[in-house]
Parts: sequence; structure tokens; C-alpha cells
Amino acid sequence: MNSQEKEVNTSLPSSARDRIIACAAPIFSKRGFSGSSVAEIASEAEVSKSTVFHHFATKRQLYLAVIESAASDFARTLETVLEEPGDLLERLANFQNQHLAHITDNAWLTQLVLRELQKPDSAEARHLVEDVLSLNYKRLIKFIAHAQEEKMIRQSVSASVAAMMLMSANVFYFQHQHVFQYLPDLAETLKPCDYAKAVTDLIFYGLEEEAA
Amino acid sequence: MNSQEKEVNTSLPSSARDRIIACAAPIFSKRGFSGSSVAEIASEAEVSKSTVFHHFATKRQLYLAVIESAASDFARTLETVLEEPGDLLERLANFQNQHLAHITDNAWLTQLVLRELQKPDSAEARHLVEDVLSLNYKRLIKFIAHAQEEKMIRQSVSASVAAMMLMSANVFYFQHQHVFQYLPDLAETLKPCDYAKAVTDLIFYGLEEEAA
DNA sequence: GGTTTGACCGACCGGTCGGTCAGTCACTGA
DNA sequence: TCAGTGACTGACCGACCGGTCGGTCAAACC
Repeated sequence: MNSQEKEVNTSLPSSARDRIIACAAPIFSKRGFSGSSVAEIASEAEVSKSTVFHHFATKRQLYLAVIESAASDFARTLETVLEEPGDLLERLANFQNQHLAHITDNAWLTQLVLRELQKPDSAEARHLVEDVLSLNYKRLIKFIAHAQEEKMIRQSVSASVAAMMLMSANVFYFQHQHVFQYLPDLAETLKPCDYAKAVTDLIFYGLEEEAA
Repeated sequence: MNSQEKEVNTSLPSSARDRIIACAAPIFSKRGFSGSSVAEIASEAEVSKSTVFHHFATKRQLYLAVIESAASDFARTLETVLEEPGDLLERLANFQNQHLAHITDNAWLTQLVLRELQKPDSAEARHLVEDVLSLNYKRLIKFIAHAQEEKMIRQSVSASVAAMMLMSANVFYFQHQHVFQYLPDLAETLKPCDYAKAVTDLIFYGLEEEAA
């Protein structure tokens, strides 16, 4: 199943180093650091194990290179979504939708980043947060704070908590979508776009029944 | 898993089998399945490695036993929180607060359960969901649906989405609290109780500025 | 031409892994 | 008294781990 079959699925880089990183990403993402072996990565990248250690001093350094690559690939999009036309709710819903789509489209990288972010002692955590998490988080906060200045969002809400809730809803969806089938009322497929819309609506209007 | 249930509440269980499970839990929780070695678990439980394999056929089965033990320990509390007196918001906030406290107080078990829940191919996922996640989830849904019948919560909100958002906010807090220090506006310690309150307020009242 | 350099590889290393096995020990019921 | 049983162990195994080493080869440089 190895030799020339895999060039079809995704265009593998010609450089051996890049190919190693590209092939290591899904393996680390799926099995974690300890569960992945350098031999398997080398085999997948169609190089010898020695070549891996030629380009990366240790397995750990390969892992860090993969993380870094994932982070830089990840942080680019979603820059202008909140600036697009539409009313407040539409723009929030659009952001939420695209954020979720971005997360699920890059499932390997998301998994990798999230797993690293969960490690309490990760030296890369700060770097990852500032480069990945923080960008969209800051965009949301700025957007919400601006809407508060224009009296379109309640003054008493914390912009940071609101931003976190929007993002956490998407992260939760990504991490647990495959068990939704076991939860009542979610047995039918809960499509990402429906979910994003429902979340945005809920967080915008709240639970409370407004006095008609 | 049945016969001798010696409930040693504080220190290590006297039964070797229980001691192995008790010592394996934090190790599996911290390092994951692949990152943990049977030898280390045995050493921690002060038995020989052979004893571990005397009680559990494989490392995997030990892991499953740990998961099962974690789940059964985990699912018991929070039964009556939503039934306590108070208005709608107070009861929700109380639940959210205690749910978060329960998660952080049982950090090892939470980590274990969450990690297993994230594995897409976990055979234990269904069992875990139904025994752990589902319980609080159902309580929340029932509570919200009941409040909707009494016209205290908007009819158009999806009870399941609302319940998921409340729980996801807490899960997110648990998983990422150690990187909050790198996020703006959260640099000061965000205490769990403050967070739970802010989340509940936000999801109850929503973002929208009500027409005064 | 000769030399250097860097990408790359097969063979190999010490160590650790999950797991096995033969056997010791304490206890039990006949 | 003794056979049976289950808890427990040290010694051991093959497989695999991350990592090293000596070397090949082709392009680059003088």
C-alpha cells in the first residue's frame, strides 16, 4: 500500500524535509507523540528513518516543526470576515460559520494544535496561543467592544467571555461531533452550518423570554 | 468489578487490583495510553509488573477498566442541583458553577474521559457518553424545556444547543485554563466561579442590547 | 581533476516495551 | 495431611523504540 499510491491524495512536497513534515502531521495528529513512531513517518514519507534524523535532531524536534508548520498554516484565514457587510447578527453568524468550517476543514492541524494547547507543561503553548488562538479571539473581542460602543451590545457583557464562548462552542463541536449520535435530540445529523447559526442566535438573543 | 468493593475513601485501596487502577488513572490521564508504561504503573502501585498482567489480560484492558472506574465515579453528582430553590437564572448559574467545580475537582478523571471521547474510533465512546456526558446534558435539556413550557425561556431556542453551549464553556475552561494567562483581558486570574457566572449571565440575557 | 559538502541510506545499537512462564507462598476444604 | 487454588513474583522473551555510524553518491566549488 505504500509506494506510488499516495501521490494521488494530496500533492506531496518534493523536498524530503517538507514531505516528512507533511506526512508526520496526520500521524502525530491521530496517534499523538508517544503513539507515533519515526519509522512509520519515514515509511509514509518514502524516506529512510536515517533521513528523518538527518533533517531533525530528535523525534521531539520533528514534532515541534510539525506544530509550527501547522500553526502558520492555520492562522491566516478569517481576517476580514467580521468586516463584511450585514447587520450585527449576520456578521457574527458568518464568522462563527466560517470559523467552524475552517476548523473542520483543517481537522489534522486543529487536532494537533488543540492537543498541544491542552498539555499543561507545553513550552509551545504560549507561542501557539499568541499565533493561533489569539488572532481570532482578538478579532472577536474588538468586534464586540466596538458594537458595545455603538450601544448595540449590552455594556455588562464581558467581551472576552463572549468571545471565548463562541470559540468554545466550535471547539466542542469539532472535538465531539462523532459522539453526537449518542446524544438525544442530536441523533439526526447536526450540520455545522445549522449548529453555528443556532449558537450565534442563542448567544445573541439569550435564553430569556423577552417581555412582549 | 463486582465482588469486593472495599471503599477506602482517602488512601490507596488495600486490594492490589483496585490499587493498580487507582495508580493507573493519573498516569494514563497525564501521559495518555501510549505514553504510559505498565512497569511504571506497577511500580507506582507497589506490585510487580506480572501482577498487573495477572489481574488484567492486556494493557488495553487495564486502560478500559480505568476508564470504566472513572466514569462510574464521575456520573453520580449534580443530580439535584437544578431542583434547588431560586429563580431561573440562579438555578442555572448554580448548576454551571457546580458542574465546573466538579470537573476541576476531578481533573484526572475528566481528562481521561474527555480524551477517550475525542477518539473518533473509540469503542467506549457510546458507553461513556451515555453514562457520563448524557446525564447532565439530559438534566439541562429537561430543565430548559420545562422553562420553555412555562414561557420563561424563548420558544425558538434549541434546548439541546443551549445545553451543549453551557457544557462546552466549562469543558473549554477546563482544557485551556492554563493558557488563559496568554490571552488579553484574561491575564488576571479568571476564577471558576466568576467564569461560570459570566457564562450563565451571557447565555441567559444574550448579547443584544434590549430596547430601553 | 580533486576536494568538499550535504542529502540520503542500510545496518546496527542499547534500551524499553507489552507480555509470558515457571514457580513460590498462603490459604482452603476434604 | 495434602491436593487444589488464586495472588503474586523474578526472570525472561521477541518486537520495537529512538538514535548512531559508516558509508554512497551527486552536485558544488576550487
